[in-house]
Amino acid sequence: MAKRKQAPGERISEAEHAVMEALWTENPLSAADVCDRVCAANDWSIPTVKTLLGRLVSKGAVGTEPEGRRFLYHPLIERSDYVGGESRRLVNRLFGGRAAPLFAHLAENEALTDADLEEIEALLKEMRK
Amino acid sequence: MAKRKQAPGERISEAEHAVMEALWTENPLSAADVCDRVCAANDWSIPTVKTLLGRLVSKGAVGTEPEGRRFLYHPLIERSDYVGGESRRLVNRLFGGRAAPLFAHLAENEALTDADLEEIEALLKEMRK
DNA sequence: ATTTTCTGTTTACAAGCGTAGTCTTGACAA
DNA sequence: TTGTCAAGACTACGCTTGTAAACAGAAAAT
Repeated sequence: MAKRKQAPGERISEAEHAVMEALWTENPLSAADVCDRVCAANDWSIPTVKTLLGRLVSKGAVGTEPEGRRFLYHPLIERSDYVGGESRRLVNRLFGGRAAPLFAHLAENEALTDADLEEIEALLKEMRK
Repeated sequence: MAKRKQAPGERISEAEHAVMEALWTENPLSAADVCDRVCAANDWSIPTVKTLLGRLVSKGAVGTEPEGRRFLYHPLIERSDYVGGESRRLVNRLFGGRAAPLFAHLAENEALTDADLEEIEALLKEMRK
């Protein structure tokens, strides 16, 4: 039984994702801690963060452990799984599952910096071995 | 004044996107025509397609021209604009705007076929000139 | 021991989305 | 000419999302 990459129907919304990022960067965090890192940037108030955390918990994306009177939250899914899933979704939906057209697109629209190009080239070289 | 890439706040939802794909593949099409190409795959009924078309029209993403008693629909935004926008959104949200990490991710997860690799390599070579 | 202060839970609510039924009108066939 | 049918317009409705307030319980402070 391979480990579950992401709960089946439970998608993570964009706002929830912002919270996940905070937890991926550093965890465990209390609700207030999370707010400290995301509220300003997103113009949210604490209740909003609490709601998002609650939803993430019920979706099984974050777990809690009691610490004194409060809860500490920590991610239950890997960032790489989430990111991978979202990337693949996009590639599937927009490019029929092929990654090359996506790359071509980014290239055409100058969405690739020189650094990107070099990095990708290096990666390619590496994979080729 | 560059031509407007996509209406400001008017995002195209996933279901709407399926309709757009049909119209990008072939246009103009009547609502029934669209249904012919997308209803089966998505398990939709004609009313659903009509609703989606209506929403797309009000969002300014598709235009209509009367043909006899019916309307023919055709896209008003370019597929490449949409695709580019969505791609960039993802890259921004998940990879801080850098495309290389996305590429690395796809590579790691074997989401890249050999054909993809070759194609990308070719593109790279081309861009380098 | 009582009040204050956190923190989590519950409830709220408008907008967007997926999905679809009903209404209306005009063309076409009989 | 009138009934039928097809097409668009309008309406509906439950679910998710973004955003947040109200409530409850417990710990801390006084």
